[in-house]
Amino acid sequence: MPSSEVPDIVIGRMPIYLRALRFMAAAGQEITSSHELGQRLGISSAQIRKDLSHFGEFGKQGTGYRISHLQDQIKRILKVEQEWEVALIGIGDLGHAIARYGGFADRGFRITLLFDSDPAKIGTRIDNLEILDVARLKEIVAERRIKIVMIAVPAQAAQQVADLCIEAGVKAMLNYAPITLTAPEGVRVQHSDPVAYLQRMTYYL
Amino acid sequence: MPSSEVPDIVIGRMPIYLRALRFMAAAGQEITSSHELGQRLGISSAQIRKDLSHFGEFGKQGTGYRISHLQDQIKRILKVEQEWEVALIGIGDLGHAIARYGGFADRGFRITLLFDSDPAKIGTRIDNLEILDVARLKEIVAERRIKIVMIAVPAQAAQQVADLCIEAGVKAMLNYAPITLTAPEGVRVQHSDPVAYLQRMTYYL
DNA sequence: TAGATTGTTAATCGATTAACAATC
DNA sequence: TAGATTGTTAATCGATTAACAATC
Repeated sequence: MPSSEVPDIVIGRMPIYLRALRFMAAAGQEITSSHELGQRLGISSAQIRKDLSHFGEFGKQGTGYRISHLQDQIKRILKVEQEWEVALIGIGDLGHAIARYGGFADRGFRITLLFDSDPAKIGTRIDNLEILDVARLKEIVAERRIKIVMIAVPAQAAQQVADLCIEAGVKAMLNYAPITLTAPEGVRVQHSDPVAYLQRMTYYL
Repeated sequence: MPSSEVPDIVIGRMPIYLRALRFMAAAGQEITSSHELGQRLGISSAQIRKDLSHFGEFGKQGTGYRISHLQDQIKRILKVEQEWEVALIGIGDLGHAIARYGGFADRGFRITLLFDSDPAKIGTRIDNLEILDVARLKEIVAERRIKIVMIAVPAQAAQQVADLCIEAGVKAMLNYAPITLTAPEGVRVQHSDPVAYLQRMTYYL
């Protein structure tokens, strides 16, 4: 039975499920079960069924889930059947790698704007996409109604860039700078800090 | 009172605390409180005090925490007062960016080995570090007793590379490929999939 | 001292798991 | 049909929060 208040931790697992389904589909598999999915992800089958039950009934007793159908449903839930335009700010080594990364296209995203503050980079192109002056960020992002950005600028510039984005109407930010960004209610932030991940693992070594 | 079984979710927040303390220290601040830290991170002050209490008593009633002292303590807890050698496998755009990233050094990690399978890359150097043949990964990683790797190879090669690493004695893997890796008990895996993060946010848009 | 903040306890809240009727 | 697996309920487990004595 669909609920109006799905826990965020459940939302966080949906992309993981989608990624696993995608992998199975790529291998030609057509059907899976909560048990198989759980085994592969290190999650209990009960949790997977419970998670999915927040949104509806997608399986069949006795057989399991049609992979293509479940993929479609989760994509719809996460709103990634459509393609979102994303702006990328900061075209250093990492920004460059992100800009050239081919893995966004068929998972719901497309980088359509690049920004940097370095005059030597502004006006140059990556895969035919021009690097724009970050001074024009607010204006352009607002005009294009961009809702999602990735921030790959140095730590000391990250909050400032985030604030600009927020003023321009951005609602989701993926931050690569090693600093916790603050944002008002209604604007979501995800942090991707490799060192934090590594530190989390060294505890157990 | 230090406990022998600290929840993993608490371990996961420690690097976040460390990152915030680092930021405050860089700004010249010497003292902080659970309230200030919590405000900055969007976490309740009670949670921060509770988290820290798993490991000991690091503050002073009435005044708060000496930032440098708390940093030292958390570094010790996470075992990052020392510097860990890290191997990086897959020197594409992303691997290249990671290899050149300067943010590891003073947070407990140093990339000392680079691997790729492309003959055109093998033998070339990035910042004076030679790219080695992935065929020699198992041998070299085992001999050097490397415990931590970052995997930045294409999705279809990631599990195979992970298996090699595990055989070589690796205990912690940070995976950038968009696939959930499986590893035996005792080997920790963290996934960094930008698309999964983005998908998690689009739900709320 | 008075004010502030810690560390800790107990209560609350929420998430996970086990179990099973329903049913394909 | 017999076997398998879902969706859901209730129980368990664990994490967060509120409150406050201790104390700097």
